Amino acid sequence: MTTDPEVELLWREEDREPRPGLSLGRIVRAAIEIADAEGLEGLSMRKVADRLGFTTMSLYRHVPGRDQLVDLMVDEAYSEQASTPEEPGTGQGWRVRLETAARQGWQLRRRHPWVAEVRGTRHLPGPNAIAYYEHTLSTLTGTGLRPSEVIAVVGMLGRFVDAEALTLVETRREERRSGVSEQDWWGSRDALYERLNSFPTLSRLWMEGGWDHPEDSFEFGLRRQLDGVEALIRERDESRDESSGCPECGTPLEPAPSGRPRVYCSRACQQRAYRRRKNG
Amino acid sequence: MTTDPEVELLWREEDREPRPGLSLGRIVRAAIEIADAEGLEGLSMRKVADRLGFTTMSLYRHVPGRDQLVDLMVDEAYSEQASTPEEPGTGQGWRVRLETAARQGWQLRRRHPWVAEVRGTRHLPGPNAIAYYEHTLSTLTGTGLRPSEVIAVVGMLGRFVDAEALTLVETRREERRSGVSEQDWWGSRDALYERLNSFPTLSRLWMEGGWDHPEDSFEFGLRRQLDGVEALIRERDESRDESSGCPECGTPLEPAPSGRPRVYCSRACQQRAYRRRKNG
DNA sequence: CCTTTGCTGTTTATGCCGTACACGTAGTAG
DNA sequence: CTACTACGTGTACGGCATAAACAGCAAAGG
Repeated sequence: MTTDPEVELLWREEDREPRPGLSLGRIVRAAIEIADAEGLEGLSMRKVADRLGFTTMSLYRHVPGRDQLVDLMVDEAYSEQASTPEEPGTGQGWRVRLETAARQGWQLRRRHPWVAEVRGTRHLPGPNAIAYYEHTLSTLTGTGLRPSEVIAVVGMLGRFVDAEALTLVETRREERRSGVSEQDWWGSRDALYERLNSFPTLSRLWMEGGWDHPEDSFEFGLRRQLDGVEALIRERDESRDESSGCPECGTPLEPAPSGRPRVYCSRACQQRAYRRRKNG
Repeated sequence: MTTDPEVELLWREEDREPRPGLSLGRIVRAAIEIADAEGLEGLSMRKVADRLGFTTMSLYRHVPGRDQLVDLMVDEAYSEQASTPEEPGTGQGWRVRLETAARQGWQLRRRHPWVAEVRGTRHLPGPNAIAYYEHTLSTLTGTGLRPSEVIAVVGMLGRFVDAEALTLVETRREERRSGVSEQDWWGSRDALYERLNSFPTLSRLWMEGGWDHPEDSFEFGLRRQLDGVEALIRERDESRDESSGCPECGTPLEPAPSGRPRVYCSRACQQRAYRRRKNG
């Protein structure tokens, strides 16, 4: 059994922790409260310690550092929504299921906007984040997409949700900090607009009211992304139909008794293909 | 003529600046060199000043602060690629033009990865950034998209390019900082993978090699996004065909002598629609 | 009993960061 | 000569993460 202290930290069993004093759980919860209120930039070890009534350095007895604390916070946030084991839309088509999963990610970032602010590509997922990832991936089984495509689609949607949530939380923060609404701020940049007359498309769209009644950025984007995925799935469907044979030996495929579309004509061909994939 | 010091700063005429000593241009160029090498986090006023051989505070005689310096850097970066006034693909269809514009944004972020790291929604665009925006918007004229949709599409693609560039630059930075490649780092998280056996979809995709030959994240996403936009444009096309009349009065549309598809039957109906849009 | 060990929390200090403020110094217009 | 402006400097403040040494206490082992 390999051990990795940072992995253990994220996948540890929940302590009872009835004792007074500091504890991982208390630190994480306090940190989440601060980040909910002030964003991830506003989260500092000092503030967490102050809120709990301890010195800054006391935290380091329980958490290796700020980065690992953030990892723990993220997984704690995912744990809140994992309580819905059977979401609506389980018996639906892939599109409904995938859309539902994306909306869950969106809702998570509405509740905890700082989740979208977490940067870096080496954050270890905890059990709750993995459960969500697993579920989102499972959304696309049976669509005929290749494994790498399933992963790419889920990754793409994840980055989309994060990007939208990020611009939204940044807007909100700047509005709160300055007391000026986004519309008002841009509206009073007169000196800028005076320079835009020489740009014809910009001016035309402006006159036509394009900025007066903007699209809902998340809803609009989600539709496009799903349409794009749908196009890919249809493409794969067609190629599967026209090949109409086992990709390993070419024999025509007998329909499976379960009705589920099969890819290989036999277990043997399936194994052969698997070995080839595995050995590169 | 309204004046706004921050707007003036960005849209100022280029100085000759042959004099010795500090100058805005020199500061901006030095800052870009540092950010190219160390990223936006690594950019500090001290480092810029050191590189130029002046004290930190001397910079503040020319730039109000770090944020405005970043705005200037971004516009300087956009100025580099604006030198191609007639890109290939000008006579092409909207899809080629839009894709080309997206790839230009991507190339810009390959040259200057820190551009993707700029956060915040209140960055004033300079003349070069605006020129690029104008060009990207113009890509979609004649597609039948509504103004708000044109803006939404361009915004969506911009966020997509930024998100992809951001994950890429973060990967690179962590690889450089730690000396461990992304693959190696994730590969040696054995303690994590041991916990993933209970997640069936994850395990299956793993076995099938989904992570061994991943899709190119940018290319894959770009295809999906464009397919999504194409679906929208087709949708609008159909509704335009089936309505087959002026949306204001319903009269059938005479084809324009220029061949460009027209929306309104007459100037009067166009004005009426414009007034309604304007008054809410 | 005493001592050792390990866990928990504290204290102090280092080195970054942006930038406010007071101060020089030089050139120029009155 | 003088006043004013532009430019550059030096010092200082408050913020950040965290390294290192230290203090209190409880359980374990002799």
